[in-house]
Amino acid sequence: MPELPEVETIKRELEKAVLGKKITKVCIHHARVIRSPAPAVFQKQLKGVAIKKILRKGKLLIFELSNAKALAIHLKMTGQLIYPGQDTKETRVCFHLSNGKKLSFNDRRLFGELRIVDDWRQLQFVKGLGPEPFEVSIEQFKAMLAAKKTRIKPLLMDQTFISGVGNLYAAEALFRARIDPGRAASGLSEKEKEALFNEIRATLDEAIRYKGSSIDQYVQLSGRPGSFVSHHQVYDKEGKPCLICGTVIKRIALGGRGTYFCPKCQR
DNA sequence: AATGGGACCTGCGCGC
DNA sequence: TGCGCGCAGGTCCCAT
Repeated sequence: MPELPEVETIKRELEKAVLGKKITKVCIHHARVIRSPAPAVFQKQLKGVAIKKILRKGKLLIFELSNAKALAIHLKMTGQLIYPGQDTKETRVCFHLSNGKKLSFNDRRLFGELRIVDDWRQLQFVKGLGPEPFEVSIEQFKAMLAAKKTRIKPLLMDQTFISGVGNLYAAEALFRARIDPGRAASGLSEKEKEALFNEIRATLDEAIRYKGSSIDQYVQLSGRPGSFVSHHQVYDKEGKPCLICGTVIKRIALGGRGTYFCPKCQR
């Protein structure tokens, strides 16, 4: 669900919608999503504070605040940020802003995490993140793969290896690069590594242009769906014909995750 | 080091 | 119609 393109879409919209605005009040409808500090402190620390900068690191969203602290938001699987928001039964936290509108954090499954920190760079999660696909050269990418014997698809989803790619875009990029998701990373040819590098970037770029993939819970900040789903070639297409060769798309489990691929095109 | 499994959760779609 | 169940997948944690 929310992977790099989805979080980037929300980040860009947030910059247009809430940057510079002041938080006047925070309502907590379900405290489970507040990971730190304690809910009452969380509310107090945000009251009267302005949103000075909005960043994204991998799938993590960060608001830098006028009180020198930062609000870090991870949407995990089903988190949504909606603006302007209205409370629904899935609204867990809402931020009242100085213009009278609300920014809502909705999360059906309560996996999402909000935390206020002094320095987001010191978060363990952030420290562990690998580079984003756009932050490495082809040479670096090749060297990173050469050092790994593990299967390529779980590796692409490993945020400490590269950050931002999840189950959906790993599957799509591997299809476009014609690589079997179960192949050993170090066993890819130079050509395959180059194709994969290019296709990861191209897939993420395109997905951002279409404002993400709205399957399950993801929507843009406005609440509208992203439209990249119609460009998916394998994800969630088990039993459907491959768009290249007509072979039936298969679904297997890899690293405990549903993995879609064309057994003929991907070798 | 690599891999598998479970945990965290809810709601959906399935089979009966 | 309704019930129980498997399943979705981001991240962490533990076991092998």
